[in-house]
Amino acid sequence: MSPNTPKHVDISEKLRSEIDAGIYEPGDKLPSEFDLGQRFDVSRTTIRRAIADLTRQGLVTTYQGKGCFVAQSEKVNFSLASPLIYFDAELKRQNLDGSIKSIRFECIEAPKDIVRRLKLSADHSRVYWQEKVIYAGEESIALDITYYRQSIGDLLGDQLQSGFTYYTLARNGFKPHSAEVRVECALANFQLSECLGVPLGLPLFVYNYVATDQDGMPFVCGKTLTRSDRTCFSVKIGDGSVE
Amino acid sequence: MSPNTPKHVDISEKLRSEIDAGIYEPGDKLPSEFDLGQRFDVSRTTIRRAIADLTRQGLVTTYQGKGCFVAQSEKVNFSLASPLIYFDAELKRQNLDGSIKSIRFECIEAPKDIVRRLKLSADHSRVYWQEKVIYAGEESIALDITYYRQSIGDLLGDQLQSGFTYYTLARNGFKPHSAEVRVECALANFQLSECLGVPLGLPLFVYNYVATDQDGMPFVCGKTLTRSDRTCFSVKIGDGSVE
DNA sequence: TAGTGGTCTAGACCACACG
DNA sequence: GTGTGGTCTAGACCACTAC
Repeated sequence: MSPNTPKHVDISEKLRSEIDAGIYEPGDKLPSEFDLGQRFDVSRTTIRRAIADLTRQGLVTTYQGKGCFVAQSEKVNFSLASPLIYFDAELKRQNLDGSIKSIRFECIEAPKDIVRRLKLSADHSRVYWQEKVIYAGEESIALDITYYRQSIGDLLGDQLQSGFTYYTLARNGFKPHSAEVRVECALANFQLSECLGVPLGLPLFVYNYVATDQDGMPFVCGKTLTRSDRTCFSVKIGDGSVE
Repeated sequence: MSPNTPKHVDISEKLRSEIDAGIYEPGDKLPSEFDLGQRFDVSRTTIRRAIADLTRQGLVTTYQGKGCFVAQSEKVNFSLASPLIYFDAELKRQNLDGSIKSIRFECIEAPKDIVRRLKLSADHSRVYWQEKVIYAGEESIALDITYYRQSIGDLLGDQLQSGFTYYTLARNGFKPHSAEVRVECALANFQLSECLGVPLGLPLFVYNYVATDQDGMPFVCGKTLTRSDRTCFSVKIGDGSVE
């Protein structure tokens, strides 16, 4: 081990290499924090620091009272060539069983940034605000926060609360013509970690989007927070068109 | 929301709200860990845990011996409509002063995954391997790891080590016709954190790309690790170019 | 020299899982 | 009840920065 690296770094790198090498396989339980402390001859605090790093990187998952287990997660790949309201279509394309849990659907006075993004006028500044958790199989993948123009929410409220956004909109003639997307990164705060069932501090992709109809009018916008340990984004550039 | 949030969460959320509210402005120094411990009536360990969360989220930066300061970060926005070897062009478009520091340039036997991505044949499996740090102004933005086909490295070695990839390639007739891109997320390990001068565990975008010439032959691939606290990615979908 | 953050220890109490 | 991870404390030593 390097002379000047902190112990917790040496330890997390060592554990990572052992996981990579297959000494611990996906699903395996790691030794307890106490035992690891004995093995590396350090305090439990130092072991916990090392394991926290691995947890944030999605390599291991800890369960209180049970132990620390090696995670295995193939990442779900989302194409950036279509707005993320096609989430369901993307999941299906990868043979994953997508489902949603709607946790909020209400008509509110739009916040300022939403007024701007949806190009609302002062006298029509109410929107429907939906929040839902998206699952692939049993596991949560994302938290989606969507703002619909009021007319859409009035019309499609029931359907939007029970099904995926894209199918509902498309079935009713709302097909996006274009979309603007911006991808950032954030860390799960306490609220998000509880909502998604992920560790505090897990990195999340923040996928911001505004979808526009054929007349250039934005009709839906929002952001989707996806677990970075379970998702990635891809795009093909050039060839005359974005694919 | 939850009845019993950990103290370190309460504290980091409180500090975050004070930063958001402008009580601490960008560049301001936070009270010392000792003083914060007195204010919140907790141990220094708990304060450090709270500050570590803020650090990873890019809200504050700590300097040993000096203190903890509120960071200011406007994010650099990269378009996903062009391969990231256009990094320099993107920086210029945003009036940023881009520069590079080449830290490795050598001809090596290509690793297996590079053989595959560049579609190399068994008897022409050597590539040039370049690593460089990219700066916007004084601040490091990204670590770029690029693999060139041997013929390109032989021809353009000197230029590639001193300038940005895109201009060098374009000036010599190597214009990418298409590119495949995949964006993931990783956390800075010890080596990366030292190389980029960022805190251990800072989230990074991992931008993987393969660029192909007009004959469909890949000629350069690699990955760019960009600081997620300083960069984001955007793309415009549709407007006729996509189904 | 004094103050700051970086690391680490030893030990405590709690909540949860399992037999 | 025993073992596990989750949280927190009090204190130590070090390296770096400023004066």
